[in-house]
Amino acid sequence: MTLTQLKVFVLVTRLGSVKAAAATLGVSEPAVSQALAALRQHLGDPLIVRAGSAMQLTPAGQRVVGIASQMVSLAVDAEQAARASTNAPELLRVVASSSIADSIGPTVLHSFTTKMANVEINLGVATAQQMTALLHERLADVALGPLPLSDTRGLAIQPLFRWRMVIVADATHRHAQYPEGHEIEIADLAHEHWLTDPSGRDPASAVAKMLHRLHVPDDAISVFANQDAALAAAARGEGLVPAIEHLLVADLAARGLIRLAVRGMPIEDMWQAMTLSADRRSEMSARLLRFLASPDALMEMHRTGSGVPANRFRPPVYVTIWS
Amino acid sequence: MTLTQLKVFVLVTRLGSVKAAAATLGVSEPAVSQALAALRQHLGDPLIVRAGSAMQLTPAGQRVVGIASQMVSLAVDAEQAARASTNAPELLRVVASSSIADSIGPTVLHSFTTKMANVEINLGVATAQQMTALLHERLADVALGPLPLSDTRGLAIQPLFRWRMVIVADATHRHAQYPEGHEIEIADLAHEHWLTDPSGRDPASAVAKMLHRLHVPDDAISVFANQDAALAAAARGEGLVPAIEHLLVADLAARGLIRLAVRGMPIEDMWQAMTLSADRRSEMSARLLRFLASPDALMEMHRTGSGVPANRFRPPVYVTIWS
DNA sequence: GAGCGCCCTAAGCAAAACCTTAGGAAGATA
DNA sequence: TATCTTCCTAAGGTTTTGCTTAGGGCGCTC
Repeated sequence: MTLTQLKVFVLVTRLGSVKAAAATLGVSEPAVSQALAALRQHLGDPLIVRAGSAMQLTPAGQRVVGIASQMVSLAVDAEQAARASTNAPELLRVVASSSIADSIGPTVLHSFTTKMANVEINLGVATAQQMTALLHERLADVALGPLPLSDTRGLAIQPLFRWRMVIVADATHRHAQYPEGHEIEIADLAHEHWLTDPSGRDPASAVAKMLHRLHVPDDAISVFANQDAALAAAARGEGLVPAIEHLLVADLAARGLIRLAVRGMPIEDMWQAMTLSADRRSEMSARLLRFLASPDALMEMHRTGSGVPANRFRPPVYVTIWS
Repeated sequence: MTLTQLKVFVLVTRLGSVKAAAATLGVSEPAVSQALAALRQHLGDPLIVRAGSAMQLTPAGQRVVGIASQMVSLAVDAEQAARASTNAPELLRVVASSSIADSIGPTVLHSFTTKMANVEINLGVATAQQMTALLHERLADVALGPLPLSDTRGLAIQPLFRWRMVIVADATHRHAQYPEGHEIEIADLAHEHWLTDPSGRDPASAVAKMLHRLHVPDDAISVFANQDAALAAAARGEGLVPAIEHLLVADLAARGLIRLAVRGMPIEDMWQAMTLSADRRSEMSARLLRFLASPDALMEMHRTGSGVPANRFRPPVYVTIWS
């Protein structure tokens, strides 16, 4: 029985699937399956089994998962306690949607570290569902992204940043040929090919919701590493980009791109900042949330958009929580 | 950071020495030292350092040890929870002094498993100091042995068995030559060579206390695997055995041995049964304690002595008895 | 019933954990 | 100062973790 195995079990339980846990941990799915198998053998019980499309805890699993969760949480406490006692910088583990991690995340977090002595911030990428699991299991301290679809009980949520979604196409696209003042019906774009950043696959994101409303099939959606890459593909005429206005560089036209005039666009949406509920989060997490709501931070987030090197601080993928 | 490392750290802290922790865990001393070194490096703090003859927790160590202790305890809980939910036999980990593990321990514990459905008992050997540490860290459920010298706060202690210590020598020993009715002064035996079982090295044991009172130097004491082996050595004329009357076979004379008539002997002493305090021990531990106080068990413990094969069930380290 | 998504096992590998014996360093003790 | 105890590091071994890719089984959906 190792802490890794317990962490895996807890994540599988909370996310409801081996696959999702593997994605969250940034490892292959057999890696998770094997860790689970080892724990199952050690404890002599399947712990969690497939029941139709979902997974269900066995009686033993129900008892063990609570204990395992505490152990994972205590492991984090131990590391934080050691850091705190040695004047090492406090570690704040932030996860964000791909869009945020590519844009305002790095700058605003860096700004926080300079204003706040002795903090080290660790930024990772996650979907909204993963964010709730990571927060609950104390594997992340703060999450930045869309409002999760899943249960948010036990979490404290505060608005972070209001942004607007626009549709971008290359200037030669047939939907870009309407006369000035003409408004496109969004439904007319249902059969186009779409290009998004990874956030576009997060069901909680506004982009995914819109594509879902249009019944765009999966094979009509291409996912790129970030919005900039999607725009580059659009410039090659590969499709439409549901873009985050804030992430657009100023010189769209110079790249041969144009915003489509769609009725009801831009769509407004709000990114949220999330932590565990106020009584269970660390003081530093609370401070970061206060900072994110401050005028300074707001100004910084708005200022960022114009031509920041998109992924200068972008982490490779995931940051390990311990070891 | 592994659970093994945390367990090692907790034991070193409680026992106050690397050496003692190694002995308790049944591994070499560098094994403990290395586990500690790994944890130290991982947490970036020495955690516990030598301060004169004792070891002292650093500030970080103080914070971490409590968390680590909880984690070790939760790991035990997880295993027990899994067992309980799968109708597997509940595991009761008993540690006992070498003398008890050699004599009444196996039989009386086996008797408990037959009367109590679905229990598995695991019997190990430990010194009194180790017993308190093992109980506190939830690494053992019940301890049987002498009253510990160390702090017993937090423990529930009940008398187990009253026994008597006698001195045995071979019939040709010079102290065996006195006329009938003559009583030897114990002080006259101070310069003899002594033969004991491992319990005789436990400072809390009555045997060790007596040898200490006599100022017997260490090199005048030979330790044998069990009392039977010590008696065999005595029969070869190698020295005196401070024997537990209960463990003596009936046919002492046939083996060429004799009890010395020493003033003030036999010395009476009491073995104790110990658990965590009543509110923190498991129900099964409490049941074992009740059983040990029952007339049935008392009778069994008294009956055992006469000629039981001393070390038939004696574990090298640990033995499991199935119900 | 065919396809598909999800979970599992198998096999192979690198890294870490964990154990040992041998020997050095630092403090306590005499 | 000399010795002893205790802790640590070094070196070398085996076992366990933990990861990968490849492929099989099983239930759901169409």
